Amino acid sequence: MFALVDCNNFYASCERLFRPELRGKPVVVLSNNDGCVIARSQESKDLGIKMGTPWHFIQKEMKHLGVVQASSNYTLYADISARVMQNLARFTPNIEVYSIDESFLDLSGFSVCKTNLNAYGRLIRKTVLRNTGIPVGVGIAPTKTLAKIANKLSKKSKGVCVLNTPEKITEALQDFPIEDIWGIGGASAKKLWLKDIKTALHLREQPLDWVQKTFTIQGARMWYELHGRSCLPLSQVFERKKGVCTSRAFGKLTDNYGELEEATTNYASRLSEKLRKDRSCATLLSVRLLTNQFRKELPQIYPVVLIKLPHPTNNTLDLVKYSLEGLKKVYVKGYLFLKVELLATGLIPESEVQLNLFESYKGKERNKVSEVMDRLNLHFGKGTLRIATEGKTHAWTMRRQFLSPSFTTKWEDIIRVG
DNA sequence: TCTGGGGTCCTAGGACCC
DNA sequence: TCTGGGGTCCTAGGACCC
Repeated sequence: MFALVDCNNFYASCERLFRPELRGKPVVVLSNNDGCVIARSQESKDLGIKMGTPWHFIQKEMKHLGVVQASSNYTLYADISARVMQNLARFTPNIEVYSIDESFLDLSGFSVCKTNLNAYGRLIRKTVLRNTGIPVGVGIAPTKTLAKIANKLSKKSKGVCVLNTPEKITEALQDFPIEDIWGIGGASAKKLWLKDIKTALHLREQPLDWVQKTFTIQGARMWYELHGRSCLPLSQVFERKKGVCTSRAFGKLTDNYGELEEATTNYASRLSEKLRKDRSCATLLSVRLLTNQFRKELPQIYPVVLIKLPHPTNNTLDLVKYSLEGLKKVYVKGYLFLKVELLATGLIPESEVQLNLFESYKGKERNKVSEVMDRLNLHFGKGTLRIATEGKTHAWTMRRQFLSPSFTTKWEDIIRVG
């Protein structure tokens, strides 16, 4: 048996955590640059606010209705997430942290006592809520796909839903919309609707070879999982990422090369920090510039260059240098750019970097510089020590007009009591 | 004025190898 | 008449996830 535990309206719940005055009020969390709605409290959902709506389309009207807006504060969410996951890990030795707000728990061995699963689910909910203040939903079923479905259904049944018999599973699938199944996106849903297949049960009744032919091996796995045969194991081992990406829209469009250089330096620094955190080194780096695709009246261009790094690296000085070289190659005059995207691939473990006997590489010294930067920035705050080409004006930084305090990760933002 | 930022897996097709 | 049979690696693109 698997349990899927997921946090309700996670980002919105985090925003409310230390601001009790927001309880019961509609809250929305916005994407970078305060662009789109990416999380909604229940009250906001009830107002009909859709996921992904550009905020400026509806902002006026929503403010009128008393909706509270928040810029996304990932530092806060990541810290609260870690607390939730720590609590979940107390319930089983085998847990897969699937995303920032959900985890799969392996409950095999618990399945013998059927009546207990419901109680166990309730205990998980109660514990996480008491220890972190975050409400969660629990879905329990014999496969991950079914646990996902149970989790969705749990929102309508006091936060816990257990599907542990064939009858209960069939009943749940009967009314479950095809497009809500884990692994069915827009394109697949369309194909199924055209064949008049609208529920999970109806999909499960289709012949396996048709499902496999239409939706490849992933569709076949889904089919088995819907039948209660587990094909997607819990993955607990740490797996090195295949790519690390830093890509962020600027606060405004720009054709100023100096500003692009500053932004690129900043993004390359962030990229190398991420690589060091994962103890990975990159062998390939791609640099891309992008114009604003929504401004149809402006000329569009998305030039990219792939750089083979002469030596696997994760240090800031190297990556800034090669990123700026890449920028020079892709930059063209006459366009307004919205975004620069840096993608590091061909990742290998830091510990397996081979030294080249014939190459005079100043890796060690440069790595030391990065280590010192990390230490200082951890101690004195982000950006304390940075590369000079990052500049001081930061005209390109994103808009975050409604940013909440980092209540749990920044000394000056910690709440005072009494 | 304003439209996110990260990832994963799978397939097809081309180039190349023996 | 008749033109092998197995591989690998790489890239691009599609679809999906949160």
